[in-house]
Amino acid sequence: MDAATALIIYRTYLERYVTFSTEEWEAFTQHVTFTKLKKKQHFATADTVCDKFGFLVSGSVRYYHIINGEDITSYFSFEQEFTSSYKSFLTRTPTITYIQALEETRLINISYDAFQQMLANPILAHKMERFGRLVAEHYLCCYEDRVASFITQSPEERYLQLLQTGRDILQRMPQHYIAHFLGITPVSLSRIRKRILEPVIK
Amino acid sequence: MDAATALIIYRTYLERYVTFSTEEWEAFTQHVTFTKLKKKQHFATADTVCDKFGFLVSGSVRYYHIINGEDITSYFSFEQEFTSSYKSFLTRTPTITYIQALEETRLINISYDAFQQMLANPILAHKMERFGRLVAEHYLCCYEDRVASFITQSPEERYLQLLQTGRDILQRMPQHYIAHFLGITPVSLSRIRKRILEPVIK
DNA sequence: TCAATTTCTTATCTTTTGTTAACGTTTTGA
DNA sequence: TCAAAACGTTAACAAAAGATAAGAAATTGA
Repeated sequence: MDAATALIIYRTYLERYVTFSTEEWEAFTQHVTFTKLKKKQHFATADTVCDKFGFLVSGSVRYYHIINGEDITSYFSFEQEFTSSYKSFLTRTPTITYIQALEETRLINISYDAFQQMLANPILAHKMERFGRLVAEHYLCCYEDRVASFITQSPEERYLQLLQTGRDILQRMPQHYIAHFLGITPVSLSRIRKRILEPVIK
Repeated sequence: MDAATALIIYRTYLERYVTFSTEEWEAFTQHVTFTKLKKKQHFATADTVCDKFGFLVSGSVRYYHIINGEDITSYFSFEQEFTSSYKSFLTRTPTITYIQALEETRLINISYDAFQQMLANPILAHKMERFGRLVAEHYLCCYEDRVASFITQSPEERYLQLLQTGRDILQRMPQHYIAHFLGITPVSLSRIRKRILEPVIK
């Protein structure tokens, strides 16, 4: 896949949020970059500022933390989704999260400086404010549900809900990543799966 | 406190996000309403659409869910903070969260319709897009930290961190609310407190 | 291809948390 | 003011989860 194709995919996706005139799109594309990550390469690294806001044209990434030397996965993003260590990107402070490609992954990135330049550019400012608002609102809604799941549901209930709503995650991620994503250990998830399946067999 | 005083407080706070000219503030204030909630009155109710985005001029609220008939507190907001069932407000879908005043509370509210009107008003549109973006980004950053705390920390670690950063919550909320906010039961929080204090005494 | 690594399950044991109930204290509100 | 309700702690027991290790199966990558 070449950059031109990636930009077509990007534009199609972005138009869920804002539509661009030819002139606006021309100006916009001058601020983005097309990159690739090989499997296991990092998009963001803990203790550094994440200065890009990316869009996954193809591939997938996982978010993870190193806690007492252990690798703890907290989230995933797939093709046709954005990725960034958002707080770090917005506040220009070091992130605590690694973001790693799980396969050959193609991205289109907006750097922090490019984002600021677009916000200061009369041709793009209003659309970029709106775009930034709608994207932040979208992820806010996702986070609201996720926090509620930790407060109101048991690990088993969270897994049962994932079975209904998490096709990409379930089919494409190893179980020990999913376990940490649910806030439990891999051994515990294995037991939960056994608890759920056994009554069906009997 | 009267509405005029409340508006001064509101404007001072909002100017952390955007500044208003006299004309803009004039137009803006025509879209907001000043209201009061008595103790235990609700700002939002589960299974209904939350159609306001509020600012707490004074007082405080808690967010809670009813799970199997039990009251589970998930969050708090205090004076000089916004409050809303944000996802419900943005998506116009029923919320699953109750928001209840914990004391006599004064608010300034923006209704969903007022927000849309301001976004469509040439005088205010750009500032409101920016305001909406910055507010959403701010809460996104808070949520990012909170989700990370559930993935990477034990309940005891979350409580220890709250001891360092949660003065308002610790001083103004009963312990059983704090327990559910941390994702555990009140009995469990009582034990954690005992574990933490005992080594100090010995 | 084939050894190394990763992944998942299972078992054992420990620790933590949940559940329920009781008790004393504090707060509330009529 | 005073009874009722709310609050925090503790105990006892059950359930769940964490830690560690072992082993089998699947996957990987040189």
